[in-house]
Amino acid sequence: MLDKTYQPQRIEGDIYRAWEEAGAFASGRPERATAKPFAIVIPPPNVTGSLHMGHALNNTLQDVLVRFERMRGRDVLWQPGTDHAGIATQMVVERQLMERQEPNRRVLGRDKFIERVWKWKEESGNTIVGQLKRLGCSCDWSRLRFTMDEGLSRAVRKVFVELYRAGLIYKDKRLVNWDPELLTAISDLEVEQIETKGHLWHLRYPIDGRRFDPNDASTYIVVVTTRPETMFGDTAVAVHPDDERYKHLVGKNVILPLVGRRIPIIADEYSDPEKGSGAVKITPAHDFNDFEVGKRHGLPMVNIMSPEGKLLLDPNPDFTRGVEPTPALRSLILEFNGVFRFAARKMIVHQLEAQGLMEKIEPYVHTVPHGDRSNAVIEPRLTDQWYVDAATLAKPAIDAVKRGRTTFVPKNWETTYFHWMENIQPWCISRQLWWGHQIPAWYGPDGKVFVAEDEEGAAALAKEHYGKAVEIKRDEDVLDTWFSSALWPFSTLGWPDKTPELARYYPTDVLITGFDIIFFWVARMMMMGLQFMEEVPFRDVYIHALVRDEKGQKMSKSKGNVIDPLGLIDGYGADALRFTLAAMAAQGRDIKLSESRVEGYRNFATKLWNAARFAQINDCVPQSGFDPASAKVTLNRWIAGEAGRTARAVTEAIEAFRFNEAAGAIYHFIWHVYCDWYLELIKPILAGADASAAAETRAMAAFVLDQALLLLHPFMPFVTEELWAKLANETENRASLLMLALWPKARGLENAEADAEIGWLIKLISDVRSVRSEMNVPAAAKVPLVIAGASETTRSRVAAHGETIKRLARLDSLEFGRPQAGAVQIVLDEATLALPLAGIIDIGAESQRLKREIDKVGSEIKQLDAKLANEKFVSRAPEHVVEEQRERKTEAEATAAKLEQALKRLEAAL
RNA sequence: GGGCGGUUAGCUCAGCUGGUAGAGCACUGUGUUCACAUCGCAGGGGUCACUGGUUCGAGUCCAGUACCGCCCACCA
Repeated sequence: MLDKTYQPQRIEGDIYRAWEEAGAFASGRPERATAKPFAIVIPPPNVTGSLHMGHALNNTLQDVLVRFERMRGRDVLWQPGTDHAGIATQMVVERQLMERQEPNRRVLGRDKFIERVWKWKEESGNTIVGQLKRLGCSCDWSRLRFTMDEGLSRAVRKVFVELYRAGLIYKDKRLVNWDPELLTAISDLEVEQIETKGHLWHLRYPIDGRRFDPNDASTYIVVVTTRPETMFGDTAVAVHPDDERYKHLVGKNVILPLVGRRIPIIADEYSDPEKGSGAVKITPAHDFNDFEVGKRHGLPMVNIMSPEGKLLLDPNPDFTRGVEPTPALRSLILEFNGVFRFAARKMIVHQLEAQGLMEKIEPYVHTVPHGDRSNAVIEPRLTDQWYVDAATLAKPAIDAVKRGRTTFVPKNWETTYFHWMENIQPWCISRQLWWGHQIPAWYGPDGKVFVAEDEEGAAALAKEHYGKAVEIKRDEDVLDTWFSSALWPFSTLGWPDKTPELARYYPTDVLITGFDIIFFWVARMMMMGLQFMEEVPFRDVYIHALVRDEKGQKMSKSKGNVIDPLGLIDGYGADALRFTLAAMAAQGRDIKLSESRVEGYRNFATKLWNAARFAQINDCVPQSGFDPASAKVTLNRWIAGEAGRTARAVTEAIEAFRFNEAAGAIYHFIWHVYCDWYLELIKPILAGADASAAAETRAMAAFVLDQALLLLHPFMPFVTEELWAKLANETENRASLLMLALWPKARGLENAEADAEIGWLIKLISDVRSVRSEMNVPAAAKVPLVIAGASETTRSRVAAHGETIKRLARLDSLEFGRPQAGAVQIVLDEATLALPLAGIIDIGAESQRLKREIDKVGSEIKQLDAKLANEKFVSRAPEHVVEEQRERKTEAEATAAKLEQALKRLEAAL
């Protein structure tokens, strides 16, 4: 016998183990060898991470799809794995070393440090896997992959080498986004623009050959900057070629303040006369726009900063070249060398002010680039880095979406995808980190680069080049984490080997992910998939929203508003959490999660549990060979139809990725159709004298409950699996798991007659209950009911359902006749129901109630009249709409007439 | 500057192709031994942001306005 309430904590672990022991998650099961495959690759979580609400949503949706397709008979592969997450993981381990007061990374050295990260990975790498299991994820764990596995690393090397040979990967010296805290380059995507309060500094640059006089504007040119500390790297001042104010100065020089370097005034369209003074200092080594200007004009690139963001003036030939080593300069170097950039800014501003070189300072709000991981202000820095020619790879990836070979759901994300892909910039893939895939490039003694999959290969290339064996040295850098993630859909399937899995499951069917990684990940998988597999990596991309807290705030540790999914699982069960997330996953909307919602769905699980308990108590056991289409009892024919309708609704909704609709449909069916009505309505039959009707009803109740368990299973796998096992016929042990059972087919079980009859029954009971409540008839009181004006249909329905009506409407008698004076009257179709409550109820109140009803129907009739009197409506609206309105009017008028009669009768009693 | 989304019941949100506004929570009243108080029954609550247009008919389509949010680019 089932317990009174469902206690998820007690069974979830056991059920998950049972699934695993049965090998139920495995792809490529022999009996499905000829089945159509269905494949999803998991967005690999960080190997050292732990489950947050975003994971919970993402993986719930995947599991819903995967379980659904598995039940539909497909050979399902849900490919799991984890990501090495370069910077993030390296940071975690470095912080750990610091907290434990152990030697830091530099002291440890590269090999020891990496060893340390691997150890940490082994220790904590399966935390997230365990957490996904708690959520109920049915991944094929036997195929778990890690981006730094040997196999996947081989794929990375091969891709790098092939792209290099195709000219799609190259090394270049240019400005990159440099993170002075992490001491690595990062890609454009890892830079966050943050609005910051700063200043506009208007600096006076003295014109060469004129004696600087702060009171004489013709002796200097004003340049405006937000970053005065970069001035030591200035190599020109630019003005617009058409700017009349400065035309006469073009070709002349200015003397760079403090430094004394002579730099030219040049004309370049980049300079905007509307902005600032119209003259702009050009610092090619420290600003992306200036870099371009510098290239156009052949300006020297003077890098004046160290990787850490300190001014680097000596030893720095860039800086000292061509400048008189005056005592002033020497003292400048002494003063500024090694000073951090923001301290240097203050000092420079101070000195310029002292020398009358500061025209003015304005407060200014502008966006400043920050590293998304370190939160440090990013420094554009001139370095050698490896780049992917993304623009070339993007072309087929754009085309594939344009031609519908891959479809985004919701569709409007395609706009975002196109916009980014069409403006894509070279992708900087080298990182000055230790944790990651080391770049497969080696250098000869003269710095010549040799790219090969391994050292032997590179050595061979070098030997060929130099004509003799030479010592080669490996590139120290590692690749951007997303480089390996981009290969995920095929590297996990065994590429570059031609494995059976690769042939069977690629391209995958659908990718489920959040919009925040469309650029980082989805776009790059598209590019790499098309380049190396010559086929898109997935047919559909379902983009889900962000999970926010109940106030709509993004969850973050610093805000302290993080809701821990594991806490919710502990409190309410995994099923409740999953159902909540699925039910709230309407397309294109953020999810504001509140605990009360989870609680509500926990209650839903309990409700289902108790329905099953009812079935158990009443011997409603699944009958093998039971055919729902053979049902004779109207109630059973009706519920079979409802179940079929629900199966269709759930199926269609999941197919269209409308998870919330699917969840809503099954919720409504179980609670408000099966429990609220069907189980209540069958009680008299189960207790009644008609043994065959009772037997059929027991079978149907069990059958429909099974249907409900099947339909609910993708959303609530644990409780449904448990009930499936518990409800099995004791003699006929239900050997198979629910998760491997077949999905219900929406067979043609609907029956219009049964629907009409049970619809009438429900309406009658509801109406009587409503009136009782309104008239304050005590719940325990049983009253008689007299039906007047009943048609043959109504008479036979009453005969069939009399006991049920009496029970659910709390009646002590039910007969046909004439309404008594002072009775409460209800109009139902052609009949009038009378509750002879004279003496119990207030006739005045009842008269008021009837008048309100009459008014309501009256205004409806008025509306319909107006519509039908409208020539244009009748002539232009479709026939069936007009007909519907006419019918409605006829019915309303009939009801109105009966209500009037009822009122007359009532008033006669006064 | 470019793009996307939102504005519907007290709260959180559904409402797909235009045809009588829905759910959950909260609220009010009530409680009939026998599935369930993590429950039952009954109920109150909405000029669908605003303005105009298309249409016989608009929460739904179109244009604009206001406010909110996000993304991309740029900012001397």
